[in-house]
Amino acid sequence: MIYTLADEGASVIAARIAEFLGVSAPAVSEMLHRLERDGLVAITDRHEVRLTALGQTAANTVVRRHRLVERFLVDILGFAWWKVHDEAERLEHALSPEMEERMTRVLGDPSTCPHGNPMPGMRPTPTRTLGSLGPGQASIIERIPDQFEHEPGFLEYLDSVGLRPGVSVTLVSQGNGDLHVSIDGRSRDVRADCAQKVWVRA
Amino acid sequence: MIYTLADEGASVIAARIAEFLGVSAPAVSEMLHRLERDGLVAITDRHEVRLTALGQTAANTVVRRHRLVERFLVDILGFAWWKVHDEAERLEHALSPEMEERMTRVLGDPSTCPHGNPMPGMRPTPTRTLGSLGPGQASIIERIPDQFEHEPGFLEYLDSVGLRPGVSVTLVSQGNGDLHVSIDGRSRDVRADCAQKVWVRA
DNA sequence: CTCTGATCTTAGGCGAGCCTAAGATATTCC
DNA sequence: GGAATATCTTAGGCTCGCCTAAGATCAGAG
Repeated sequence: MIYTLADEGASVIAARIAEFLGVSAPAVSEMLHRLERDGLVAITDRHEVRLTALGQTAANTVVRRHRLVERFLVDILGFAWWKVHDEAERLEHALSPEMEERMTRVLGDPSTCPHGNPMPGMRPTPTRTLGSLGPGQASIIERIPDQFEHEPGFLEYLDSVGLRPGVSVTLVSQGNGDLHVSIDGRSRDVRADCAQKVWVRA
Repeated sequence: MIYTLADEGASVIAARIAEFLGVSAPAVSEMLHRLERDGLVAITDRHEVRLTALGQTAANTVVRRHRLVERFLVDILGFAWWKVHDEAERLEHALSPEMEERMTRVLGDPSTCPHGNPMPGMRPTPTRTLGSLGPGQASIIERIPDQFEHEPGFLEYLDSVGLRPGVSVTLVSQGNGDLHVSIDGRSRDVRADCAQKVWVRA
């Protein structure tokens, strides 16, 4: 969670972690102290949480495995791309290094997860949110950040309106609360709050 | 563990579970009481542990997933058959019903794990141990029971002498501590204690 | 400048899982 | 029959991960 929040540029703070993890503030406080004790995390004067080199390495491994597993679930087992996040959250902790390596090979060393997020260490494509496009502007859906994958129904909604990584979108106009867009040539309405959570190629 | 031990016919008792699980007697005692409280297990006057209908169902699910995962690791990821047990032990707890179903389909609804043990509910082939063959008798390796898969190096040893499920063996003669066998036409020595842990077709 | 809201912590609790040490029962073997 | 062995339980203790309730701080708005 720390990796994910930090990745989106926000200042990572215990309250934020608690919110996204759905646990109480003391639970996070205690866990952060355990992580600090174990040398995975450092907490600044202003309560900002930062991963140490050790913590960064650990996080990279878990996130890489998460994305690899998601790819596997979609590419090999045929899962819908919007269903795999929770599944991967359980599996990511059960992989060995050898399994990670074999999965990488079988999947052809993929560079992103099915939501478009790159494997840790890869340089991310410059992006802006779908909601920030001007009228008439076109782009390609790049990714849906990890932290929104928890929101119940969000990804399924995106899929239902045809918004998937790799798809071409053109903003037609802005209504009140809705964006009118053209997706792969077809005209669609997208809720504005959801468009803020979709990253397109800059 | 209860399922596995019961499957081999032995009377399942806490001490046995502790031994195979590598934990202390009190740990097992307490866990059995929790399982009893939750209606998964019943304990007889003579301390015998038996799965309730509920417990049997739960065990069937976990064991089925275990064997399915082992098959997957061998068939899809290319793992060596003697390496997959520990890996599967972690993964079996991270599968959802949908994933189990999709894996079953991708693997072609397999009826055994790579060690030859049948999926729960399947009728097992009648077997005897390799060590019980008489001189000149031939058979086919059927399975290596789950409880021996924990023994470090055992499966790898079997593999190194060519003993794998499906392979043809003929007992040539018995030495002191060793069996002289012919495996797929090739002559080999097998440790007698190991031959007791390999089941061949009756 | 004070009050409100956000944030972190302390205190006290709970269950799961694990441990060792020390009892309580059987069973079995002389 | 009595000692040795196997087996289960009790007692006391530990960490992790979670909770609620109640402080303590701090920053920003009125």
